[in-house]
Amino acid sequence: MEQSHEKKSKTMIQELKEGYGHFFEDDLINEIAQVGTYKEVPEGYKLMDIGEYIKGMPLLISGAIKVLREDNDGDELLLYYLEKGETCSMTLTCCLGDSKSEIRAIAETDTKLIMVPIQKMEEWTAKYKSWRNFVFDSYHSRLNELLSTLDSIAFDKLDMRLVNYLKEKSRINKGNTINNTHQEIAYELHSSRVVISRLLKKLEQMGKIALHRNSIELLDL
Amino acid sequence: MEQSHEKKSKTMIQELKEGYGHFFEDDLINEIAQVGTYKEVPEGYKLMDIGEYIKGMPLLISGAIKVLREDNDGDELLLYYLEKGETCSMTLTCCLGDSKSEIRAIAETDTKLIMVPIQKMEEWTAKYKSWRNFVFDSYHSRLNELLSTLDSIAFDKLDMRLVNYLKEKSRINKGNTINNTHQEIAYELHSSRVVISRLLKKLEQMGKIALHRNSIELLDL
DNA sequence: GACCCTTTGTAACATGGGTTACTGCACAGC
DNA sequence: GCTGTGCAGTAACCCATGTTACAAAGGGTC
Repeated sequence: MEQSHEKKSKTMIQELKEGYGHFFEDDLINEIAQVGTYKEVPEGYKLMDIGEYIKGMPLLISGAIKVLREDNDGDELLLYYLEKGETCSMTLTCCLGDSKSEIRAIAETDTKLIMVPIQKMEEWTAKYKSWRNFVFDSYHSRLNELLSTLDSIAFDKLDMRLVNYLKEKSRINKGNTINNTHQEIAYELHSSRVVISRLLKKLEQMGKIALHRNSIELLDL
Repeated sequence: MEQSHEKKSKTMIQELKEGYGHFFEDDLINEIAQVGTYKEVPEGYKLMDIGEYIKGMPLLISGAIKVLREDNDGDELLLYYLEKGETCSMTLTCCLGDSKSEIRAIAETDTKLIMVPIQKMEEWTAKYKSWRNFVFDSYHSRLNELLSTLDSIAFDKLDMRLVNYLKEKSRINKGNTINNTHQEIAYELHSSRVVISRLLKKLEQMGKIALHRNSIELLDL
């Protein structure tokens, strides 16, 4: 038991150094390793849902998490992805306000992460400059991503949003094949299956993608 | 000269205590008063534009500021308003990243504010718990407002967005008459004049508003 | 092979909202 | 008064997107 805890801690420190070594000093990394919980979750795992209270703050080690918004009728909309070295500012936000989550978070791929209890937030913010910077950087990135999501909804047409969606998805999944049905894509873009099928067909006819059952191959986007 | 500076400082401290006394301890308020610049700007004054570098951080004393986003074609979109006791997290964001503004900020009404040099940011964040809380709260509010703006664009139809716009505007301007042309409203909602006129007419026929030249009177929204 | 379920393709239609164009009206300046 | 200018009302039209409905294709199970 003691042995396994020792082993786990070492691994966590290694993972932390790898993903966060350029942000955090050793002292902070050690603290994180002491109070953090290492977690591996499979693709599709729901990490957080709307209305839930936040228990901890996730630090991503590998994989990706998609963050979604939902309206009263259950319609979804993809906001952005979180990747290695990032955290969820919604969580940060909620820690202080002690409020419920405004978003849903689902593992996009198999994901490794470290959960940090929210009580440490305030403490580290006072103690470590690097933590403060990390938190502010994180807010910065998330605000900007939210802005660009908003841009694309307000200013772009659906065909362009779809193209960007496909590009982003292939980047996140590190491959040029996307394993989703048209229905799933429609959900995330808050559109309807028929419309997405129509636009995908058009992209195929332009030679930009190849359509297969349950998957889409990006050729020349 | 010395006398006038003395007077100005006193006024600023009073204003600060009134607007921020429940956030900040006296030490911090004194520091703010020492390095901050008091500013009064008229309605319509452009405080910040897209692409500009940020010189300081605004603390609102009275009035309201509207924050806008613009796409490449010059199309605008209203994001949210800032009011008394609030600051612009976009600014916070930019201070650290040392990056350009992503938004435009225009005084919605005559506005009083205090500009704080951005160098103090980091210092105060380490030194004052109340400042940290204020900054995080501010991020929190702004993120949530951005989310609800995004919701309304993604999920609401234009007529509903217009109604919400009118309500919000009357709240901000503390009166049930809105002094804007249909064209101006169209810009802020990223629509066109004809469409806004059409919808406003419909609202008038439903008895919810009364239309006049250059102004709209809210009756029963 | 026969059956079933999911996914995809396609046609026909509805609608919200953007565009163009023209008219009438209010007010300012003369 | 007359005239110009900007604002608002309205009609006709177009297009992107959403909706409904149904057919066809793929793949698994028996």
